[in-house]
Amino acid sequence: MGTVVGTVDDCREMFEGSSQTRITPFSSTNQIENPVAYKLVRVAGDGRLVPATDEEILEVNETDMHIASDACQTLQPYTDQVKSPLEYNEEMLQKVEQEERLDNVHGSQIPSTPPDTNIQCSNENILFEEDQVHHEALLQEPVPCNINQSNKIEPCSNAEDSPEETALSPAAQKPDFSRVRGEICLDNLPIKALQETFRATFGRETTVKDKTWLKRRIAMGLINSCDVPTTNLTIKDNKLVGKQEKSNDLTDVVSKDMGDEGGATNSKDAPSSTGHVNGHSNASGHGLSSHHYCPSEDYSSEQRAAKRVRKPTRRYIEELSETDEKQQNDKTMIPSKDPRLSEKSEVRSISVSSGKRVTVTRMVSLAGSEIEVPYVSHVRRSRPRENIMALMECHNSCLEDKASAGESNLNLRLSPSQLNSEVVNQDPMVKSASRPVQKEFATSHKNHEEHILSEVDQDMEPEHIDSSGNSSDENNNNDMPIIQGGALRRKHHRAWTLSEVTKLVDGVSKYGAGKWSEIKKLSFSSQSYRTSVDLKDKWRNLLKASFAQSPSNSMGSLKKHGSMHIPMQILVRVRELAEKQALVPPVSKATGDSNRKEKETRSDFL
DNA sequence: CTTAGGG
DNA sequence: CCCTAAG
Repeated sequence: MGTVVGTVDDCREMFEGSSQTRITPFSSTNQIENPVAYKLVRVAGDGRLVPATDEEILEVNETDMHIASDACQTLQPYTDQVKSPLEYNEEMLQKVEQEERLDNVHGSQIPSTPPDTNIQCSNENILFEEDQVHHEALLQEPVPCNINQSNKIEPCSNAEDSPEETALSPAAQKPDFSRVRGEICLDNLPIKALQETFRATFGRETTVKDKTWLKRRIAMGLINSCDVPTTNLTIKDNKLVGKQEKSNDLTDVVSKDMGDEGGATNSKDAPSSTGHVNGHSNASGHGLSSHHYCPSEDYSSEQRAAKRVRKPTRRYIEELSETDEKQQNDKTMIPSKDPRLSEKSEVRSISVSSGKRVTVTRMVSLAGSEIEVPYVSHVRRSRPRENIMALMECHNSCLEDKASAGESNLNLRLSPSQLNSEVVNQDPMVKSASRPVQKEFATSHKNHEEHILSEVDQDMEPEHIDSSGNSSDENNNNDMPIIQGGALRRKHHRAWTLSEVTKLVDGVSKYGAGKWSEIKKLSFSSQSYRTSVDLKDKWRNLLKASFAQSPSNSMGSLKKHGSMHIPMQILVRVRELAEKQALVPPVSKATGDSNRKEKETRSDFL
């Protein structure tokens, strides 16, 4: 491609034995627009230079030259991490010196980054696509995750224009891409991960569990610190393959987006992040924050906005849709088109990116220009009927989900895979499959919605996707939050297992019927689903069953119904308890004698 | 928020 | 299971 210029020589010394990939500036006369490009060169163990592949080459605009140096800079930390070849560093530093501020950033940031982050990093598959350029290098050398982390974070925060990013990203021309990924990363990160990130970023621990807050902080911190060059490399040998694949996917997506509009991508990003935010803070934020934007979001939006019409954030879109549904006319914010949004917009593209995350976008004309926005379906997923309620329901369910998720999370470890939307996305599908009942809305729509929704939930719901959950009982605390993708869907029906019933009965016997919350706490702590109401309902049913059965006695237990056969023993027990309960509660009120009397009577009767 | 009941 | 009224 061009003449290799640069510090390659230095490099070779640096990396003992192992070959290293470096970025070296070279002038490419060929380039029309981009006079300068960086070429990756791998240094073989013997010191030979091996030309980088096409993929490895990055082109940079003149204006972005300085960025290039950033890239170099980026390397520095990297090398440092690896072998800490001082010589090399010096070289790099000299080059970089010009980039004073950047330098500073690195200095501060790297040290602060705790090694622990590795774990986190490893979990994240999505983050690193950008690094594909460096894969070679990465593969060869196991690098501490610090870099990764910075990487991961960075994209999120600086999303917008940071030049370095552009330079670094595999496809220089697709700056948005990296940004997108960044967004995703943050969004997907579990709270724990976010906390880690926070720690890495600020050098201090945080106990805050609010995702939104964490994300904001992190984003802000990154921005403030200037944009740390993301360039770094990714590190996981194991994941390289996966990464690449993902990156490819992403690339595709990006290219798609790019094709549509340069700006489109941007808008897309911002909204998505927003959406996530919504999801998290749903309870409080959703309705309220009509005009509220996330700082990071704002930031990015603003910057991008400069050139193109600012795209509506997802939140905004949601609002619009709400409005639409309500049929309200007032478009306080943007006069453009509420109603049209839903009607006219067409699903532009459905892209499957890393993980299995599905992104659906649609074109919306706003302020005269078309923009691509995440497609948010207004269609109610389940129960099409309840029009008015739909909205409400949605919110409620979100809340519920959130709550449950939280609960379950406490019980469980964070699953490493959580981050993968894959898991989440599959979840809904699995469920729907297992649950014939809801196939009614079989339209393609449904799927999309599900995916989208699931995305929202996924953050909080690392849970396992246990199949129907009924197979295992109590012991395996598998509490699968019923949440699943469909925000509004009613709780997935969960058959009561024998063990559950038993526990319930025990609980009732111990704490008395009516102490559902107690029972739930003590006997069903592991099962986050089963709410006190559920317990109550179940008990009610048991009661009914027990009495229904008693008359015919022997026959009763044999229910032909699909419902599980409740062992007679249990039913009997239930009955007994029921009687007892009926009497006992009054105890306070009635005299012991009377109670006892009643009880006896009943038993006799029975 | 927890219960109790009806749907 | 969901929803809602009550305490």
